[in-house]
Amino acid sequence: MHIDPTDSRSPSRQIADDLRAQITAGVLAPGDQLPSERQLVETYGTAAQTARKAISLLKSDGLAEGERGRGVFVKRPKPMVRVGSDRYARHLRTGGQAPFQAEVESMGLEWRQEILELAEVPAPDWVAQWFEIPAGSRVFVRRRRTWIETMPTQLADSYYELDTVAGTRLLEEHTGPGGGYARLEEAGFKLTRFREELETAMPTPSEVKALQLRPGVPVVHLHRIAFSTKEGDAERPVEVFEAVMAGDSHKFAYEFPAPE
Amino acid sequence: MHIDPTDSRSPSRQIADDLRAQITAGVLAPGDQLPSERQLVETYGTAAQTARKAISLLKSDGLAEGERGRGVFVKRPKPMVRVGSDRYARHLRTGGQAPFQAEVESMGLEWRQEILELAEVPAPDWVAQWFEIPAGSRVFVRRRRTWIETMPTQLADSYYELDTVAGTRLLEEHTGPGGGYARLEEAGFKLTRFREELETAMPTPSEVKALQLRPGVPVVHLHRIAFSTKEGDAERPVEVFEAVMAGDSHKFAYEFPAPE
DNA sequence: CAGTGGTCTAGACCACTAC
DNA sequence: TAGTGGTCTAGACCACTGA
Repeated sequence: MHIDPTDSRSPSRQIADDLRAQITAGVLAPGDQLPSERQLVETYGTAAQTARKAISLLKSDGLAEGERGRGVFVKRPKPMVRVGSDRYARHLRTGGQAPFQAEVESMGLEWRQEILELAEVPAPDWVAQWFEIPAGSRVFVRRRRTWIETMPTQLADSYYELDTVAGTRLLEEHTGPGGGYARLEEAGFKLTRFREELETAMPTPSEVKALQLRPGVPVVHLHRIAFSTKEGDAERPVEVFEAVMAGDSHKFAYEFPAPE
Repeated sequence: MHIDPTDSRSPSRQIADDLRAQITAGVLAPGDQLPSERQLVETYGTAAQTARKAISLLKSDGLAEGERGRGVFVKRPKPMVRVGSDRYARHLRTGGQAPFQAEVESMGLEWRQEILELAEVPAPDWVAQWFEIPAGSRVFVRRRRTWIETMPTQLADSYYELDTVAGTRLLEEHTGPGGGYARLEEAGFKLTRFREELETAMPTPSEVKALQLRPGVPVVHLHRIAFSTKEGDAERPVEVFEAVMAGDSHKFAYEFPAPE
């Protein structure tokens, strides 16, 4: 294996593609150690920085991860938590469990939620739009971080209008059995419909920190709007929700009927 | 603005965070040119490579993009194409348009599809599983690339069992009005249900090339299974579909009723 | 202690753009 | 032609791991 100077790809790209080929071919299996920077310098005959750049390309592609003092290793696929329309049906039938909790526990994984903030705040623009209230109106937010086993996997913010949560356990740290939706139903909100919107992006530094993300892991932003009716009124949003999740450990599934 | 050597963040990280703050604060607007590498060297007093690394961090975070010989610019947000359960309902009511086509044209954008391959191939494992056939069985695949205006935005592969497509226009380049689903219905398949599964990841080099992706843009893999019945038989998959889309120009929306 | 990843410095060349 | 991004070379130091 040498660098081909006539190749249009740069030397670092050639090395990276070479290693990538070994990974996809199975020569290097998940968890295996990649050749060290010094080894790459010797086998390809480049400068150290060039070998480093090749490894850096693989890391930003999410194929490898470095551990200081130990080496660079082929990334192991992460267990995927499934998120989507399936779980709501299951949840509300079985009762007693919040949707995410039911999903994770059905996989036999341990689960924990950490409250980051319970507060009145000015509504972000997109939240105000869903509630059809003036931008900056005060709303109540529950900010929390979800852990699966020992890994933080989700940052979740639930927004409510103030009169919705007044006098309910949504103001408290522990919402009780069945989660927040159960409390809303007790308060007379009949849930009718959910809308979920998904986007993907690279994480901000603060997301990297809060979710302990490794380089090359994109993030998914999930917006959910829970619609309800109360005392026969027209349907309107009762909860607006945003979650940020590590892209390498979540997948999303939705089922819907073909019309007619 | 100087580098703080007591700061735990590396100098390149400090510069990157500094520029990021200017972007989020609006001091640097989308389309604006970032300070050149040489300017950064002067203002922060670091080596050129350090300034370069700071810019490289911003690019891999999807915040900036470089243009050779011109400069590095704050990335402009891309127009988002909405994909999800909404469009099927609309499509099958209006008729005559394939779902993706209807979605894009409703935004007033021009649209084009390029056939990459029409062939019998061994079924990938996940496709064979949905069809409940032995892995490697031969199936028919339609591979195509979708363009919106002058940008490639989607790589899409539709898989069918051989007897499903025999004698239909699904074997040809142009499937005719209403798209592939209309042809399936003509052939007696009554569509009953769709399942869509989403994952995100960083693109492979071949995806980068085919979709002309810039650094720092993650990609979304969409799997769709179209279920149908035929002549009163039990429901089973009739089409298995995979699409790869640029994450910065697609968002996904699903609506589903609260059970009971 | 040797080996490893991570970062920085200093200097060079090339390809490309805009004037 | 001057300025820009992109890549490479050569050499250095530090933090960390594991024997």
